[in-house]
Amino acid sequence: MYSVAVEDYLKSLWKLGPNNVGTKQLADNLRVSKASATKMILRLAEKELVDHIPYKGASLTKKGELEALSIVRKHRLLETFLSQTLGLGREEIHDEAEKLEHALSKNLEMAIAEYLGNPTRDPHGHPIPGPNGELYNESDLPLCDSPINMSLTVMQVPDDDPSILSWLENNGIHPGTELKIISRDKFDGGLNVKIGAIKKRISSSIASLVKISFEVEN
Amino acid sequence: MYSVAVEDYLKSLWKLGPNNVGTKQLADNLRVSKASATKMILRLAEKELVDHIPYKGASLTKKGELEALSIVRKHRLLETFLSQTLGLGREEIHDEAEKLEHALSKNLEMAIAEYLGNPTRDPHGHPIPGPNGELYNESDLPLCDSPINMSLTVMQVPDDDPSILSWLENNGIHPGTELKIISRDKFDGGLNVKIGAIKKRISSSIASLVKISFEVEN
DNA sequence: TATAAGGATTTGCCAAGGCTAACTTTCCAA
DNA sequence: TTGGAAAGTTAGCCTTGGCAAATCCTTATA
Ligand SMILES: [Mn+2]
Ligand SMILES: [Mn+2]
Ligand SMILES: [Mn+2]
Ligand SMILES: [Mn+2]
Repeated sequence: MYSVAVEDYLKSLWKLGPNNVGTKQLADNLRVSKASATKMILRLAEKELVDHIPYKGASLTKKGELEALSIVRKHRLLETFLSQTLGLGREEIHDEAEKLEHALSKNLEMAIAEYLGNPTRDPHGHPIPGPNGELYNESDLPLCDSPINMSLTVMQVPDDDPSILSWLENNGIHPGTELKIISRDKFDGGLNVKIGAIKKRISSSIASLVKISFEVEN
Repeated sequence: MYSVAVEDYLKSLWKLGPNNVGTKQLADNLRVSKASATKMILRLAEKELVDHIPYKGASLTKKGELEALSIVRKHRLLETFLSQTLGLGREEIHDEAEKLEHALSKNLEMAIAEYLGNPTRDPHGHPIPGPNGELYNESDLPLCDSPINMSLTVMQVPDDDPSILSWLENNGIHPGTELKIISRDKFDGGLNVKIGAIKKRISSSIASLVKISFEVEN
């Protein structure tokens, strides 16, 4: 239906949203010039996928949001499928899904969802929108501002930086990992955590990308 | 590396080749105007993917042929993968692979080939080129001009027409099926065949699309 | 051998998506 | 209150890959 470019813009707008996403922000996210982003925003507004207030920003319309969620669903189902069938690691799947998501028919999407048992999270722990854009599992909290000395379960890790992902993997941090924050460094916000019996230090920049919950969900 | 359009042109040139593929033939195959095909041929010649003799036709260069074979490999591996994992039928997989083939990285291609045990045929029985363009299994013969009263094994069925494929499927004709030609109709070339104990009639147009061998290969 | 049909190319158009350079708007800090 | 930096837009250009219409070449047939 829509082009690869349009789909990627919608996905970025969704990720950066919900409201008044700036042209520069969008351009940077897609590694494109500001001029290109402006022009595309005008085209998206033409198609009623975004509302655009000049010099203020762009916001997805309901139509645009549903379209974005459909791409996100395909992306995350593909990541899950590649991980499940081929055994690809969490750090390998994002870039592949980024391309395949635009070539996945509704039929194949359904077949994959069925095959996987309609999962609600991908291998990074990210929630997978339902076939009509429903989103659950939005209650996970950033590790960086979680309470000390409580038993926490890692729920989400970032998906788009293989080096961060490899570091996390090598340190046994992934969805399902249980840990406890021992102390929080003053000034730099780094965390000292205990995973099982082992103590680790997690920098604040990484801690802000990891999401946890207090109880394991079913 | 190359765009979706370039890859599809190369694949068509390979299918219609090897030599002096006509502009109209190519245009019809890709459902594009003659003018578009001419222009693309010029661009492909520029990139040294084809040799072009004006008013005579276009032929893939070695470079172009390898590129085409790489896409064909991806296409057929994807068909096999979708059939294997998701259980999609022979009539469902072609159109999906047609789009996914352009979004498949070398890495993913290798992972899939590995997962499938490096198959040499796809679910339609079409040979899968090796990672360097090697092609085997080219000795299968069209059913339409096979000898009468010999035990034949179906090796290949067409892949791009779901209705033909469904008819074949419903009549138990697919790679592996054993059959014998009882008689050949005069004039229209239709075949009367026996599959197990059952007699069927196969029109000449379909018989020309099915390939067989005399002995089952390993 | 002449001619017409069909194949091939050329010309001129279009939209999508990129870019740089120049200009405009916004808004913060002095 | 205002000057300038940063954000946003506009203008002008480019490539890719489409199209229709006009024209050119080849070839089979009369
Ligand atoms: Mn993408
Ligand atoms: Mn993910
Ligand atoms: Mn294709
Ligand atoms: Mn096939």
